[in-house]
Amino acid sequence: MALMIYNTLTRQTAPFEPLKPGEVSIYVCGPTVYADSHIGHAMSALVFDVVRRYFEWSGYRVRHVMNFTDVDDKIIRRANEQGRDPMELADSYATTFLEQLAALNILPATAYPRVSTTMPQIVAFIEGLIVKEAAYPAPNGDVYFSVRGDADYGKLSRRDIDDMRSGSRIAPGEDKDDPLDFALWKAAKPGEPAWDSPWGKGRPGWHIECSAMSLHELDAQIDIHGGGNDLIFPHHENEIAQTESLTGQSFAQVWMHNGMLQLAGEKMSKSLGNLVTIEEFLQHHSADVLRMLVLTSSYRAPLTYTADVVADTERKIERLMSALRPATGGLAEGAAADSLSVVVAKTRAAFRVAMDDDFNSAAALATLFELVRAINTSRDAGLSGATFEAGQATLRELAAVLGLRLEGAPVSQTAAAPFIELLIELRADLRLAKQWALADSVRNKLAALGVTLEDGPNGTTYEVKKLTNQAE
RNA sequence: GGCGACAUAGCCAAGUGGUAAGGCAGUGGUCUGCAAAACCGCGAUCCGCGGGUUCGAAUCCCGCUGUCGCCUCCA
Repeated sequence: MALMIYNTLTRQTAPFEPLKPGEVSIYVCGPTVYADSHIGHAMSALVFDVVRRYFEWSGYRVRHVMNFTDVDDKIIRRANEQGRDPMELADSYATTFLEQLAALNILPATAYPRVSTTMPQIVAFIEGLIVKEAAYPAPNGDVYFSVRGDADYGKLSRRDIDDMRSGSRIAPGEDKDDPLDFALWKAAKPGEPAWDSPWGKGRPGWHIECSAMSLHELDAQIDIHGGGNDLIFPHHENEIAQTESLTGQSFAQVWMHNGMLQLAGEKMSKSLGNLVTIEEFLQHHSADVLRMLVLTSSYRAPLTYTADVVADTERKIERLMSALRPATGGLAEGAAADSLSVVVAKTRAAFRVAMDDDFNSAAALATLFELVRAINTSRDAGLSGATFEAGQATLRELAAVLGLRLEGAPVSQTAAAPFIELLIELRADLRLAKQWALADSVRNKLAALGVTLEDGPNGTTYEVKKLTNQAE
C-alpha cells in the first residue's frame, strides 16, 4: 500500500516515491515575522507537522526546513513606526513563533534559515541566474528575473503570462525590461537595512530567499515543497522559475498546499486584520484543540473557524480521552479481550490506509473513534490488564502520529486537590447516610467551581475543568 | 475581466463510478438514590439547481446559482 499525495503541480494524486530511498526532504514556507502570528500560520505548521510525523512513523528519515522571512518591506516599515531596529524586531517575533510552535507540539524543523543569515547564498544564486541570462541587473541597481525567458513559467499556478493583469503596470522606481519581471535584488533606499552585492548595496526580493535556502539547506531537487495555497502564485511560481533556471533540473517533485483558515467566511490574514493570534488561542484552549480542528477536515480544504466549531472540537478531545481512563474491572481475558484485540488490529490497518490516502486525517480520526468505543465497551465489560492496556497504548501511539497529546489537566498537581478529596470523602459519608440533598449540594457547588464529580461503581472520580487556564 | 477551488443531515466533516465514514448537538433506553460518564438504539430514500453519459453517479461531462482563494503583501 503506497502513500498517495496530491500534487498541485500535476493537479493529481499519485504514489509518493522519495528521491533518495528512506529519506524525505521537505521545505515549508514560514512566515514573514513582523507581527504576532495567528492560528492560520499555526494551521500550516500543523499540517506539515502531521506530514512529517507520519513519514517518520513510517520509517523515513525526514529533513524538514522552514524559513523565516526577516528582511522585508513590512518589517522595515513596522520597525520605523516603532522606532526599533528591523532585525531586532524580526528576531523577536521569530523567537516568539518558535516558542508557540513548541507549545503546539510541533516537532522542531531540521533547520530554520533566515534571509539575513543566507545572504551569501542568495547573492551567489542571483549571480548564477545572471550568468545563465535568466536575470539581468538594471541601471538603478535592481536585479530582475526575465519571466518571458522562462519557457514554462506559469506551470504551477496554470497561468498564461499574457492574461496577467499585473503585467500591465510597473511600479514607480522600478526599471524592468518587461512588466512581468520580478525583483531578485532591490537597490538600497535610504534608511533601510542593506547588504553588499556585486550590484551595490541592497536587499533580496521576496522569492529568491526560498530558492536559495532550499538549495543551501537541502538539495537542488527536493521531495516536497509546502505552504499555504495563497503562496502558489506568485511566490512558488517564482521559486520554480528561479531554481529550475539555475539548476536545469526540476525543483520539488511534489507541491503540497494547505487551504486557508476561514474566520467569518473570510481568509484569516494579517492584512485583513480578522485574526485570532496563537497566543490568544492558547490562553483559552489547549494545543490539542487547534490540532484536532485541523485534523478534522482535509488539509487542502478551507477550514471553518467559529466559536461553535471550537466548542465541538473540545468535546471531541474529551471523547478521545474517555478511552484513556483506567480499567475498573478485573477480567484479564475472555470475549471482551478478544474483541478488543480484533478492533486494535483493524484500527492500526485502517489508520494507515486513511493516512496513505493523501494524509486523510479525518478518516484516520474516524478509526480512532471506533477504537475509543471498543476500549470503553471492554472497560464496561470488566476488562483490565495487558489487553486493555495494549488497546490504550495503540490509541496513544496513533494519536501521537497525528501529534495529539491527549493529556488532561494535571489534577494531582492542583493546589486544591487535597481539599477536593476531603469534600469527596465527606460526601461519601453523606451518601452512605442517604443524605441525598446535602450530597447533591456538594456536587453542584463543586461543579460551579469547575470541579466535576462522577460517581462510579468503585467510588467517585473528579475532573478539574476551569480552575485555571494556565494548566494548559 | 483572467485563473483555480468548493457546495454532503441542526453544526463540523469523510467519501471521486456500485448504491452516504466519523464527531458534536438532539432524542429513546441500560446503568445510577439522582446526576454525570460510558454503553445500546434513532437521523440525509439522498449529497446546491437543471440537463447529459452509464446497467449503475454525491462521485464523470455541460449549463446555472452561490461561496471562497489567487491575479499586490499574505500560511
